[in-house]
Amino acid sequence: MTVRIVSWNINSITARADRLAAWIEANTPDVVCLQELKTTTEAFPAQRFNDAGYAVAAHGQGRWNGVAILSRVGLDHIQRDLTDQPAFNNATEARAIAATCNGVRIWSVYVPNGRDITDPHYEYKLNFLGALAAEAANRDDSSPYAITGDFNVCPTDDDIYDIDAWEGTTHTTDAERAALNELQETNLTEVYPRALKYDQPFTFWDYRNLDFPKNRGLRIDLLLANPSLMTHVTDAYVDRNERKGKGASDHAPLVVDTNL
DNA sequence: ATGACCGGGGCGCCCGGA
Repeated sequence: MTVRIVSWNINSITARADRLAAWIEANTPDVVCLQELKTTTEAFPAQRFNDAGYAVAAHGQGRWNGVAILSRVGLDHIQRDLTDQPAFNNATEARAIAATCNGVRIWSVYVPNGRDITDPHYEYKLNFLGALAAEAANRDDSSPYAITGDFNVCPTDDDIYDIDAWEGTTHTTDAERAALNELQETNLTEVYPRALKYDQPFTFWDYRNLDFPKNRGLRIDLLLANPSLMTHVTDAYVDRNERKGKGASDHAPLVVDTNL
C-alpha cells in the first residue's frame, strides 16, 4: 500500500481549515504535518478532521508558531517540544511535535525564521537546529524516521530564485547550511521532490511583489529520512497548484509517497 | 491575470513572516 506523508506550512489553521480539508479530501494523505497554526491547541478545529478519519495532535500557542500532526494510520507516543529545545525570551515556543504513525517516527517542525543575521532570533535559529540534531542523534534507527517541516533554510544556491538577491540575509548563510548539514550527518537524507512546473521545486513564494506569478520562490520545506524510511520512498513532489488562487497559504504542500 | 501581501488581535499609521 501507499502511505502518503505531507508537510505543509498552513499559515493559520483558522484561515485555512476549509482549504486544508478540501486538499485532504482530494489528495488522500495518510499523515499531514502542519506548521504555523497561529492559534491555541484548544482552538484547533480537530473535530472536522476527526470526522474525516484523522486523529489530531496539535501543539499551538496563540498568535504565532504552532505545529500539528494529523494521521489516519495511527498517532501514538506524542511528544511536544524537542528534548533540549532552546527558549526565546525565556519562553519555549510551539515549534516541534512528534508522533509514531504506521511505524514511522515523525517530527513536524517549524524552525525559527532568524529575521536578520544581526538579530538574536538568528542565533536562536542556529541553536534550534542544533537541538534538532541532538534529538535526531538519539533516535532508534531500526525503524522508519523522518523530520519534516518548514526549515527556513535553502539547502543550496539552487533552492532560491536568485541567490544574489539574498546576499547577507538569512536562509542562505553558511552557518545555517552547516547547521542543517549537522542534522543530516546523523544519517538523515533529504527526500528531494519533483517540481510540477519549471525546474526547481520551490515550496514558498512571498505574498508580496507578485512573487508567485513570477516564480520567485524558495525551497525551505523539507523532509529528512533515515535509511529505513528512505528505502520505502516511491515519489515526492511539491503541489505548487495549491499556492494558486485567493486564500492560499504562502507555502505549498510537500508530498512524499512510500510503500510502507 | 497586465496585478502590486496576508493573518492575527483588536484598532497600534502594530508585529511577524522570509
